[in-house]
Amino acid sequence: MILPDETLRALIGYCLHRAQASTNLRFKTALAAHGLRRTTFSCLSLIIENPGLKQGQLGEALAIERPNLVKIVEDLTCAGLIRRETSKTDSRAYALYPTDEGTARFTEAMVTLRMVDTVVTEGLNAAEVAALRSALEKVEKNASRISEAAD
Amino acid sequence: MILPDETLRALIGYCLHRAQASTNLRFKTALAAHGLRRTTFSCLSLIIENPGLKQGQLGEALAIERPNLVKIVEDLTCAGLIRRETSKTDSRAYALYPTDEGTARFTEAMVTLRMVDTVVTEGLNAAEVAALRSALEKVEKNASRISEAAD
DNA sequence: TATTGTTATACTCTATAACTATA
DNA sequence: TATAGTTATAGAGTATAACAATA
Repeated sequence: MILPDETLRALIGYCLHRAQASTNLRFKTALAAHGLRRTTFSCLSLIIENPGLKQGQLGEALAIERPNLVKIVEDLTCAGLIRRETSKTDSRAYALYPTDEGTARFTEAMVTLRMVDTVVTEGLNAAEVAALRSALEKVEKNASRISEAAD
Repeated sequence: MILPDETLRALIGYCLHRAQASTNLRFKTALAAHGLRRTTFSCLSLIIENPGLKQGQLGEALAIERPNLVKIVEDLTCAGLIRRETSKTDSRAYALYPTDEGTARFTEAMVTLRMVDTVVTEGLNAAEVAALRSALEKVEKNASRISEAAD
């Protein structure tokens, strides 16, 4: 028995929530197989792409508050996936670098995630997936722009 | 200074997460102004659309585990937005109905949310919004279908 | 024996205030 | 005084196991 939720479906915000909740479960399972969570995975990705970056920059890029980064960075460090060096120009800050194991782990996880991505976009052609990505980025910018205005 | 996150942006799952996180903040603020949270709001909507439904059906329709519904239903009841009646055909179950105040509150909140929805979809024409909604529902179904297969 | 709702519990993510050590 | 990272804490959402009452 299926209950109607037409009213909620009219809201893009609700559709976004449902789609994200659904895909998030898949990504979570896929990442867990590699000993990663969504947050540790995305931080690891950014550190690989921007070796030497500081925690503050990491948090800004991923929209993660600084206090919440502490455990994420600690988990990645303890797992041997990144290493921290005190910055030579500013001894308050840490520069974050991937280890070889971190890079390898990320590459493996990425293969799995690309497969998940392929499956969840089944039934959409390349142009439709591109349009979806573009629309999502516009929505994200619109919502964060409002956020700035409200500050 | 903007750090590249091209690798992550290639994943629809990541774009979905970022867009949802961004819009969710807006919806959260909008709902708080009406004394509601995302969960209480969507439950209230479903109860209005399907008066007399049971908690179990509510949870199934909204993908909320039963234990997690207890507080949501309690909050809505204490706020005077819904009422619970023991089902006449099954005294284990409660039938949930909206109160007049609940219906009124929902209508008010919906006006605000539609405005938020309009703003976050700025720059997308009607066809693009429709395509976005359609793509999101396909992705949601694909991901939950995999979920069923994994059970 | 199965189901409805409940309790207890735990984990993740998120958010804010206050602290420390450097700049 | 401002900034980088930290600690402490709290709230919201989500997940599972075990229980009582009822079917």
